[in-house]
Amino acid sequence: MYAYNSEAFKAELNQLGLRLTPQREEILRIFQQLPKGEHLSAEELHHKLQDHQDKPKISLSTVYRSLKLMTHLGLLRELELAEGHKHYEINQPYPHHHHHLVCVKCNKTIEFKSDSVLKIGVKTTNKEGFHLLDCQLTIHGVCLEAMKRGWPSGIPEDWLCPKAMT
Amino acid sequence: MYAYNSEAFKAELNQLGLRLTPQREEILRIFQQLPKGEHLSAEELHHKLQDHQDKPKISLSTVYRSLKLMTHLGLLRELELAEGHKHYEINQPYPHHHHHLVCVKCNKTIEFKSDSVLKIGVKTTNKEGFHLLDCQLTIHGVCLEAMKRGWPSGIPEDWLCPKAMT
DNA sequence: GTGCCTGCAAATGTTTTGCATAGCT
DNA sequence: AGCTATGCAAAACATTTGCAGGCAC
Repeated sequence: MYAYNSEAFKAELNQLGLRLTPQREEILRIFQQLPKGEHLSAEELHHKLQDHQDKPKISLSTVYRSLKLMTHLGLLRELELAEGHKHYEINQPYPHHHHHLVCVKCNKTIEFKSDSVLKIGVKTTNKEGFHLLDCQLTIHGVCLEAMKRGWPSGIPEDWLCPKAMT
Repeated sequence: MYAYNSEAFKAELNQLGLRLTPQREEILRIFQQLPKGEHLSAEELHHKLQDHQDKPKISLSTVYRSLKLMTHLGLLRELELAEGHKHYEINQPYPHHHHHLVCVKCNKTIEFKSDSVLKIGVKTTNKEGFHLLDCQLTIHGVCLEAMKRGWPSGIPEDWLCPKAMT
């Protein structure tokens, strides 16, 4: 869990016998420039990469391969929120490290910080002899607005029974 | 986040205008009888449901629909570990509530408990006005054995570069 | 020059959906 | 009867993979 730049990324890749390609460098750049709180799906990242005329076009396969690699290096974190597909964001070190609260009905997502969670993560990985890559608390719930909007419980808005389709 | 039984499940369903069917009841039973620490994918659950000759056969669609419903009720929790597909387990109340530490290289999974994480979950949902359904801390890392087994870093064992295929 | 990396297209695997039938209440 | 739930098969969707050519080291 470090803040990465191109050189550090290259060094780490080379140490493994892997290479820093323009594609990998560009993907890192996109994530570094992403506004705080945003995260991208593979598809969204791929689309963002097509915008730059002067930059190399990057195929969806490479996007997937790079996301997997960078996640396993601890450079990115893979988020499993409520959108139906994975999202990725750069893995920020303390004190920017954060967690997510997600409404299962409307998918509203709120970020929050917690030093204690990170401490628990470090303590647990040390105890078990793991090398820590990422540590994320995900809370699922129903937000106030979604509850007010009609259902007495946690039934999702896209739930397919007739009552939901009126 | 309660311990559920059939009656409580039926009551909650009826309150929403939904029904307790034999299929839903059977799925709940499977999860209740699942050994501590085990969790099932949709496919695995479906397979387990075919074992009982006297019980109704349950289609895969129904399995998916039920898992979605029960997760949104807070009865099950959806786990996103490293296996490539979602797993489900019954949502245990305090003090059985637990979290997961996962090795991204070999998929080894260790459960651990933490009262403080649950407290943070409750505090955060209260503050934001959410109704809490589930609260899970997932830590990703590389375990000692996986590190010893050869790679100097977090590259996954199924990583597809030639070096990994020797 | 070696062998990792990419792009393409096809394949894979999971999850969702439309529709007709069955079954609670 | 009215409405929800199921089963089936097809569809949709995200992600992975084999292979030939390209390129970082």
